[in-house]
Amino acid sequence: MQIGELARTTSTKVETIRFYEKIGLLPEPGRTAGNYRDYGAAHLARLSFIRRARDLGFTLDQVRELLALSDDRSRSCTAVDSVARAHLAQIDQKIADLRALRRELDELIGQCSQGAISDCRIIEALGPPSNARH
Amino acid sequence: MQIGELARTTSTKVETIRFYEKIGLLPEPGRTAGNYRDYGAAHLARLSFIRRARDLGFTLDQVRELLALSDDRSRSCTAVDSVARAHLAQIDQKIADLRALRRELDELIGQCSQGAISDCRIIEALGPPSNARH
DNA sequence: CTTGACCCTATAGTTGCTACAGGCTGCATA
DNA sequence: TATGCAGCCTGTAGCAACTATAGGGTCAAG
Ligand SMILES: [Zn+2]
Ligand SMILES: [Zn+2]
Ligand SMILES: [Zn+2]
Ligand SMILES: [Zn+2]
Repeated sequence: MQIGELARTTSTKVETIRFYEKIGLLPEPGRTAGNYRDYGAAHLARLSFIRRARDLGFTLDQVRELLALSDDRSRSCTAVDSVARAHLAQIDQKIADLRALRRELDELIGQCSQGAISDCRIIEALGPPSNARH
Repeated sequence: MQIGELARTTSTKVETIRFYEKIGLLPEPGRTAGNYRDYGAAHLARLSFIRRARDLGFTLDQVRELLALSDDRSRSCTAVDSVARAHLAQIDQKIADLRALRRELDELIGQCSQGAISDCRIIEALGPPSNARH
């Protein structure tokens, strides 16, 4: 299997696959006589793993960790669980942050009366803290 | 006012201020005899604006746009409003994406039985799509 | 024998900073 | 006066996680 087919199969760009190889996430495949990369089932499985984990928002470092753990079939999976839970906590934090931001912004937009810039509450609120906001 | 004081006043790192100057977001200030940057009230106001907009999650391009608009005091602020509303829509999209992700991940974690890696549902779910998920 | 799709390497760009390295300036203290 | 040290200067490289060129080589079909 050459890189283009692997790319199509995993919905990954060719450049991304080469990038994963360069950073040591995907093992180097063999080469054909014409120096083309030649992938097998193991590569497909590993890249699928990476893509799924990335889709779930794990960082490349977390993916690396999960891959290392998954290679150690006999160990307990508490470590896997804790990586996943840590990631969940990060997501919760991000959601909370975005919600707070959304509230702020929504409030600001609600005050804009669509008049002149000089009267715009949005612009005013962004300016220096001369008068208190909220 | 020299750069360190401006940095402290606006809770911005010195390097960030120089960075904003380099990308043309903050106008170049005058210099002292010793070649130190010398800021005034206008710079403070502009940097405050930038910081607030950034805190609200606007990109630097959006900030640039808002700054340009805010300089044109007589115009209608519908353009400002539309920048802000576009940003709000982006935030809503991000929140929705994160929530979907969170649901997926939570479901996955709930299935982990804390046994051996080889039985771990998290690892399994990350693997190639041999059997359907969901 | 040429076209065109595919592959190769290497390097630079993206966003929004942050962190050096190596060198001035300016003020207080011994 | 010397010297120390905080603060400033420029310029460049690094972070995540790719993406996009440039400038070539390979391979099968027509
Ligand atoms: Zn508010
Ligand atoms: Zn307005
Ligand atoms: Zn699910
Ligand atoms: Zn498990």
